[in-house]
Amino acid sequence: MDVFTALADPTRRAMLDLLTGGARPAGDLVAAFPALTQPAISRHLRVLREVGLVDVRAQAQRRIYTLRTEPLSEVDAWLGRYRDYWARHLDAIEAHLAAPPGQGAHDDR
Amino acid sequence: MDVFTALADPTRRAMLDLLTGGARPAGDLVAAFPALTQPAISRHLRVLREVGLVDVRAQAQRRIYTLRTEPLSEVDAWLGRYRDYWARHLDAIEAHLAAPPGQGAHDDR
DNA sequence: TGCTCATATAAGCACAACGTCATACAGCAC
DNA sequence: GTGCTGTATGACGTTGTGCTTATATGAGCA
Repeated sequence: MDVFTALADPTRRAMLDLLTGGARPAGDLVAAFPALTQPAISRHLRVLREVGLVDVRAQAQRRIYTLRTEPLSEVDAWLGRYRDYWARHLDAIEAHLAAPPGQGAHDDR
Repeated sequence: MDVFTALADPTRRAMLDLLTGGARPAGDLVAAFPALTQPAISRHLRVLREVGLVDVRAQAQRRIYTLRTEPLSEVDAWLGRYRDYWARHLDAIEAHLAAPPGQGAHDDR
């Protein structure tokens, strides 16, 4: 599973959001999502671990999870290309609305 | 389907990438992905349409697809929070490595 | 009118994702 | 050792995603 797929799940995003508040034991995350069972959370944590979005460290029987933002740079890089596009065309919609319909596409290139 | 899920598919991301080069008819996209059939591309286009990442306009029998970056702002906003986190802790890993193990988590709050 | 081109939709299948309950395992306390 | 706590894993069912082939729709053209 890649980072984009890992982020596609809203629960996982919410878990990451929680972790921005600092490292937490798995149990805290379980408690934070009462709609889900402990195994479900554990699996989400596994996914996050696998894509490198969290780090685990054992503290007695507890597993302390920490956020790792590094994999987000891939997403950020991808988005970056669109920020550029956006800046260049930031009016694509308005331009399109303003143009008389039926006119040939302002096809850009 | 939400934007995050739409972006989870690599083919869809590649399609968006292509559209940064300017508006294209559906046929061009079909041609750009020889590994997939026309209906497959059509369905991906539908998904992108549904989440607002592309705009369609008819030109004779052709459907011209244009990139719309606006929905990406949701992703950008989400990522933004992590940019902040990142800036604040940009050394989370090093700090953790440097800290004597067995010490209570630098739990932040 | 009927044919062809461009695209979308329907139907069906395979597989992955996500959830559950039950269970295993590891560390601590007694 | 026994038992409790915290977390991960196994097995399984359901749902969703993504693909395919076949077909419908709709615009242009002979």
